[in-house]
Amino acid sequence: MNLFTDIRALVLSAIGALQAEGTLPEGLNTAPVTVEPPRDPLHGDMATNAAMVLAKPARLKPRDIAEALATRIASDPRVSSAEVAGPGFLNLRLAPSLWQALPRAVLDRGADFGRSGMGQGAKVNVEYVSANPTGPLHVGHTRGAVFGDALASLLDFAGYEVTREYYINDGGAQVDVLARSVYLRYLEAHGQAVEFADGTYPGEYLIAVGEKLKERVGDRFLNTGEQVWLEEVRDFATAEMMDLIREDLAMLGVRMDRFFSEKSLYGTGRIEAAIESLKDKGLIYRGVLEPPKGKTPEDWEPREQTLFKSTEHGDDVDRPIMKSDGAWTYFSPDIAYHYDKVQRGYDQLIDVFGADHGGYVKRMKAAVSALSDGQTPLDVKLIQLVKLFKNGEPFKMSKRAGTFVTLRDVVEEVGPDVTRFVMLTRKNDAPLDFDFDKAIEQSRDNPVFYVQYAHARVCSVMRKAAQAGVDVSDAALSAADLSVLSHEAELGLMKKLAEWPRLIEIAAKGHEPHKVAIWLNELASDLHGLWNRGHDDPTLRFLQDDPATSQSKIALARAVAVVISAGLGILGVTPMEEMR
RNA sequence: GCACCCAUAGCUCAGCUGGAUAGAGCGUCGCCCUCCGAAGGCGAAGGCCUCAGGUUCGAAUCCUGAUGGGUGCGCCA
Repeated sequence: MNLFTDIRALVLSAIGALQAEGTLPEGLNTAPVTVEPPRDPLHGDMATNAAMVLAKPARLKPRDIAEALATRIASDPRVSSAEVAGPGFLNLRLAPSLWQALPRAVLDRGADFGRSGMGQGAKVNVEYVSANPTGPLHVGHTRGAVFGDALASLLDFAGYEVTREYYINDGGAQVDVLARSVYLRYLEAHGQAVEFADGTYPGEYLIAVGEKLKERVGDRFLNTGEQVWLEEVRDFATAEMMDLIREDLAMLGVRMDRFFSEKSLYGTGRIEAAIESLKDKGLIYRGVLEPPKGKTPEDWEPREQTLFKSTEHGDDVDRPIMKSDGAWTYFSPDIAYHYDKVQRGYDQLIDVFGADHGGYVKRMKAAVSALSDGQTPLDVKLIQLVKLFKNGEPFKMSKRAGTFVTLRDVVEEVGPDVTRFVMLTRKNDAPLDFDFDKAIEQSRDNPVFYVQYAHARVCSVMRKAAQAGVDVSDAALSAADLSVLSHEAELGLMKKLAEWPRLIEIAAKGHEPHKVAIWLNELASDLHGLWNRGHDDPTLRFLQDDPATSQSKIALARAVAVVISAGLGILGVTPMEEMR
């Protein structure tokens, strides 16, 4: 149930009627016609721009069209008034009974209220986190993980068939570095003094891995060369790191449908197949790139390389896919990975990257465009930095000093719910300030608390009502008389609830889960507002002397709680029933 | 030098993809606890939406350019 689409259908049918009687010409494009809540509530419940967008093609004055539409639309029983305003807006007021039907609709559909069929079951692949398997996840990864996870849930709620996927970079040189670092820790476990040279990972999290390796292989790798141990240590170490990362993700409540190994692309002909596909399209050639202007590297010299003609698909320069020694560049397995995704039949791909990979977007889009013949859209969401604060003071993070903050640190400090919600209250492309103290502060300016508190308040009222002998089951509340909810503050809250299905579609369409968090904060604010009105006006309180009236009032409160709970569910946050 | 992202109240940020008089929280100022939860509530002040052009009925939103900030730029992933 989406009132906005219902009313839009009403507007369109009115347009059709006007066409039938010859007031409006045939063949008008009605796609730009929108029905939305006006910014100013004085303008009514809904406003349509129909007259203004049709004026030009119909060669009529907007206000004339609006007048004609108004007469038609006003005759519908759902509409209590239709007036023309401003340059040609048509402002509609809806019958209170329409709004009063909302709590019942919410109670009957429960957490599924607002679920949309918009996606029509289209298959979407969301790739996120994809951190190198060389260490624990840090705060930057955390934001990407939360974002990707919430986006996936949002798309699911909007009717898409979603796959959550993690790409393991276990094929490149960095896992060799990891292996060498673990080997040093292994030597250390055997009592040897070791030194961590540049290009190794000195992190202490590898000590335990070194010891575990010792338990496993004993002294078999002592006094041997890399050719003996590198492969085995590499496989062992990356498996250990992935276990660690899986644990980190589990702490946050993030689960993946699939982990895709980069290594599985090597030696299996899969990279070759992807490149071959590009070659068939005439997009692979041998050539020499121009040096970048203005910032030519010291050691620049022209080299002939195997290149992908990504400029054919919107990139700025063609990209090398093979090094001069014949090995693949890092780009090639990525092409093969996305080729695999395209071949798995997804209708849409989404990649969630850190903002430092911004320069990588165009070539990835070019690759997907080429591989799918422009059929599979790829949306790349860049996640900006997280700045950490404690007591308002910036929290310095340095990998070299070993003081980088891990996902585990954050979750252990504030909990998964707070971590997730805070990270979703900002647009993905805006930097985020994360203050440890504010995050757990229980006050108005902490949106996590504010939304949770609204939910807990409703639960509290329901407990009280139940103690007084009032039946507050969803079935009983759904049967309550909702026509008594006629106060402007109550109607306002119902109007807010009516936005939920629409908000889901807007947020899903834009791949913007933060809109859910922002909107939940508004909904909570409206509920708290109504609650506070109860201080001055006892008739607005949820608990009334008369059980039947209590049920009516609580039906509205409960509906709000159901939607908050569903919204938090999309964000992966547990609604609290009590916060004392 | 080039590409991408960003610029909205003193501060931190929303702004429903082009709609009407641009919003919220914090901070500031003034009121308010006998009241279902005062870890709060009500109200006020606060704006050249960085700047300059353009597109159109209409621009914070779209296009061009400028300024300021971030990120990246051929055998590192």
